[in-house]
Amino acid sequence: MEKLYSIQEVSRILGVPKDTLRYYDRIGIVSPSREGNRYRRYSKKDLIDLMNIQIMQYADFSLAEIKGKFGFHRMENVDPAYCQEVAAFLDAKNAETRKKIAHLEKVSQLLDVAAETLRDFNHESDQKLAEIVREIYQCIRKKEPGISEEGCHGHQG
Amino acid sequence: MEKLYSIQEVSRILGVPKDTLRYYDRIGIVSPSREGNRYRRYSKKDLIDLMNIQIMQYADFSLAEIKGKFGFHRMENVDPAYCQEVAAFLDAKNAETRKKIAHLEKVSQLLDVAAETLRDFNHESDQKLAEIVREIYQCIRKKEPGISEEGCHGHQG
DNA sequence: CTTGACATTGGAGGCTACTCCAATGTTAAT
DNA sequence: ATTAACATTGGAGTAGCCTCCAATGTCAAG
Repeated sequence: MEKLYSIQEVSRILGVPKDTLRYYDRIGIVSPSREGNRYRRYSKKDLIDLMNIQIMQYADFSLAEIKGKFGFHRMENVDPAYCQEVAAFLDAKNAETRKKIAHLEKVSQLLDVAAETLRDFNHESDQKLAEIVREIYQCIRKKEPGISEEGCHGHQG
Repeated sequence: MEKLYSIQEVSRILGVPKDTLRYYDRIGIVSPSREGNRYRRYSKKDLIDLMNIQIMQYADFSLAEIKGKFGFHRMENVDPAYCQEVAAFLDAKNAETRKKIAHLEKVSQLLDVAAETLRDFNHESDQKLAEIVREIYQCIRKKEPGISEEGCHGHQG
């Protein structure tokens, strides 16, 4: 536990605003020790925790998930049951991620065709656009039958 | 402009909560006519606007973008210059979307390897994980050199 | 004429992850 | 002792998109 870092140092090293670090402390996500019971002193372990948080945020975990699911500190406890649990959790996240990707692929397709249609209008791209829109619209509400036949492609934007 | 729909009907038909429809009216995104100057009466055109909004939300447009960029109503004005402008806007959105997809692909990869490593620890997957994490970490901050060599893979979660 | 189901409004609250502020305390240097 | 540069705190504000509420108005049926 050699060197301890001030909040300012941590902020500069990791590129995380000081206010954010204080916020993390407040909500109990990374709570460094205190010196003279006032100033925060971050250990290397705290830094590593913070880096892990950055990674997990990149991976779309919420702070609640980060706080709730992971005991960074006692990961030396490589309890196999816990590992399985976390692995399952990651799998679920991954499934979610794959869904998002599929969603965005459709969006990209839509934007593509919409731009094409706007740029040079013709029956072909108009048709294609209408089809994509219809498909997406169905996908939007797998419930409530409703009007569906009327409109569905006011496809101008 | 035959049949007009009550807010309740629209809500049921499109699966949009009544409060949300009132909210859209408030912020001027879809403002139906009024009967006796009180009750909202939605026309078919309003419904089509609302469906377009659903599509655009699916495509990750904010309400501000929806409100700002698109004159659904007067799209009969197929002003070529405006079409070009909108097409360019859609292209930009698409570029953004592609970036998000690339991001999520990396996330998926990360989750995959992390789960694998947790499930059955070995040097190979551990190595792979460390590598991915490092790559992502660099990608997170293209600024601030900092600590980078220490840790970077507390790769347990 | 009352009841019930609908409608209206303005305004407050909720969620997430910060971000900013003012008032105040501490440390190190001059 | 004063000053600058740091630190602390609680609390308020932000953005986006709703969501809920209470007080009140309207309409059709019995």
